[in-house]
Amino acid sequence: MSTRREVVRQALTESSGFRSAQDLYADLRAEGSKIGLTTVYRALQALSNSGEVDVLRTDAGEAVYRACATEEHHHHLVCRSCSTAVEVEEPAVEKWAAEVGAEHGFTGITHTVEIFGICTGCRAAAG
Amino acid sequence: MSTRREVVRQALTESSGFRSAQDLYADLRAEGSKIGLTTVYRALQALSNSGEVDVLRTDAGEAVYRACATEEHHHHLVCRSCSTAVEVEEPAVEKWAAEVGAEHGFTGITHTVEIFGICTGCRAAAG
DNA sequence: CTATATGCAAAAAGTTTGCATCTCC
DNA sequence: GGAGATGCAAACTTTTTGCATATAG
Repeated sequence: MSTRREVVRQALTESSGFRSAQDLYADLRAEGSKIGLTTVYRALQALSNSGEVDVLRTDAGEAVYRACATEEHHHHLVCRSCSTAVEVEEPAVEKWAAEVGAEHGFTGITHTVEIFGICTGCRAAAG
Repeated sequence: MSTRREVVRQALTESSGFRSAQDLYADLRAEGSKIGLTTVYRALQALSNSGEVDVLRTDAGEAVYRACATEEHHHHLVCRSCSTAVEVEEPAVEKWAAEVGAEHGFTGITHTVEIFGICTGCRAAAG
């Protein structure tokens, strides 16, 4: 009975970048859906829980989500202007993080790496 | 007239890791200070504003602060348990981020890199 | 019918703002 | 007296929870 979850998943998949729960809710309402904010949050939780979407936090404290092409570990290059995201991979970084952790005696190493910039499209649009 | 800001700065400096505004507030009150939560927030804002402390967001959406030894760009290796943080530096990562951005035509590249793990002390304490 | 999904309203949690007061100069 | 600092309470924002209803099987 997860039609709503499918709707959220699809809305996210159709987006080219990271979207916040509030954004998605606004999008869905705008296109006529009668979905509730609560359901968007719950769908997003379920989706991120099952690893189907990536989550990260903006500086403003908002959680933003993205449906990723791969379920493997990767990072993102995100446009600060339009939030379009490119998935990037770099084994060297993973390795570096693991090594730094080990060097200092830390175990259970995890890491977050995100790159931000302005994409060509937005750069052109902005002049 | 920024004695309160000094107090906050010092509390942060004495901490070995990232602390949230609420944490610092609790600490200060615990040691007898009559400071208000508002002031802690304002002090933290001012401090991060002038680049004297680093800020980042936890997965829980809390903003955490740390007084760093250097004002130069660096990253942190943070203990998930006690939040002790070690400052780490790695030119290769900076370079990689810049290259990835350039490759995709992005400009104004910035990045966030944080490594998390469990430090030796906490590992021992936890068994 | 039973279990899950959904949505509204209220509750939380963290952070910011309004406003009156206090302090330093 | 004037400018900035401070604190309390209220406002805000984002996210979660309670609860009654609707829907699937």
